[in-house]
Amino acid sequence: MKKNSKNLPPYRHSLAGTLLAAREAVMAPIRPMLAEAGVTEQQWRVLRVLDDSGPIDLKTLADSALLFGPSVTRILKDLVERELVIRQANPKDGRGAIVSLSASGRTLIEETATHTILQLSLYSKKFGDKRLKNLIAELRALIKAIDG
Amino acid sequence: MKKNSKNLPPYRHSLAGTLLAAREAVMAPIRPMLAEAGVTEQQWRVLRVLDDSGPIDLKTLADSALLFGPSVTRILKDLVERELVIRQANPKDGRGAIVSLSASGRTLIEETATHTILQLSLYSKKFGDKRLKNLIAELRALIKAIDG
DNA sequence: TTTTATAATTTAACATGTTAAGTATATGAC
DNA sequence: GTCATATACTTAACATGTTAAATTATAAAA
Repeated sequence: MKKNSKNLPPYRHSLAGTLLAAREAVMAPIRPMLAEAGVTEQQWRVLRVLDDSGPIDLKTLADSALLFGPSVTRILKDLVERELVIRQANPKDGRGAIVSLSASGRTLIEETATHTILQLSLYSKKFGDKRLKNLIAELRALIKAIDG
Repeated sequence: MKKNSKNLPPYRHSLAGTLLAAREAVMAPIRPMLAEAGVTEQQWRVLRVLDDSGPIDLKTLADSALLFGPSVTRILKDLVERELVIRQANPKDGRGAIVSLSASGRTLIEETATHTILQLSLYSKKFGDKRLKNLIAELRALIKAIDG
């Protein structure tokens, strides 16, 4: 009888492993371009989300950027200092803040978007546009199934 | 005409964002159990890979566990000290080492595998076994398409 | 055999992941 | 209005992500 661990696939072929490898394949070519623009991937995610749906509170920002609360606090400290982001007290809730993109933050996002779009369309071309859309839909269905 | 950044979907619905969210959904319920067993997710990945295909060299270990070289060096230092892993000089290459699971490392992997299998079968049940297999296959096809 | 290039790690440095706890504020029950 | 509970952050602490560089060994070219 097989040991328990032999009832699991090799890590690289597991669900978690394949998801991590796929994410790395997608992001690895984009990181150097972000570094050239002077931001890390996580900082870029913050700016991206603020461009998508700012001004927002920190909890919404953390959720949308897929970052932990303490990470957002730390990242924002830096982005505020560099004036890429504007932070204001939340008039509706004294505990928190509302964050938005500054003009120079918006410029940085615009500049990096060009390359990101290029890279993504490369992936689309190689994998198939419809196929990629289906994959994203299936991933979202998986998330929904797991989280409820 | 739309700005470049408006030609990108909201981050949470992007390919990279969806992959990260899916991975988080999969791993979040497993981490507390790993913490109870006394290992972090990354340490567990190392033990997992050594169980799958040890003894192996550090580069193979890093690739299979989806970890950066410096991370593997650091993680191994701790696992060797805790005697979960055995490290030996590589007779075939003086630059590196060969790493394998110790008996207590194997025990830990056995113990955590039970819970991991449970969790994965829960995902399977909720999402569909065949559908999950298809998703993993599509992810691997995506990786292949991007990396070449 | 010698020289050059490449590779396998490790180290350094800084950013972020992750969990727990603290502080201040908001909400809900009574 | 008071009190208990929950929430939005922040801080602390430690682990790992990520890039660059260093060290040592191996492989390839001349």
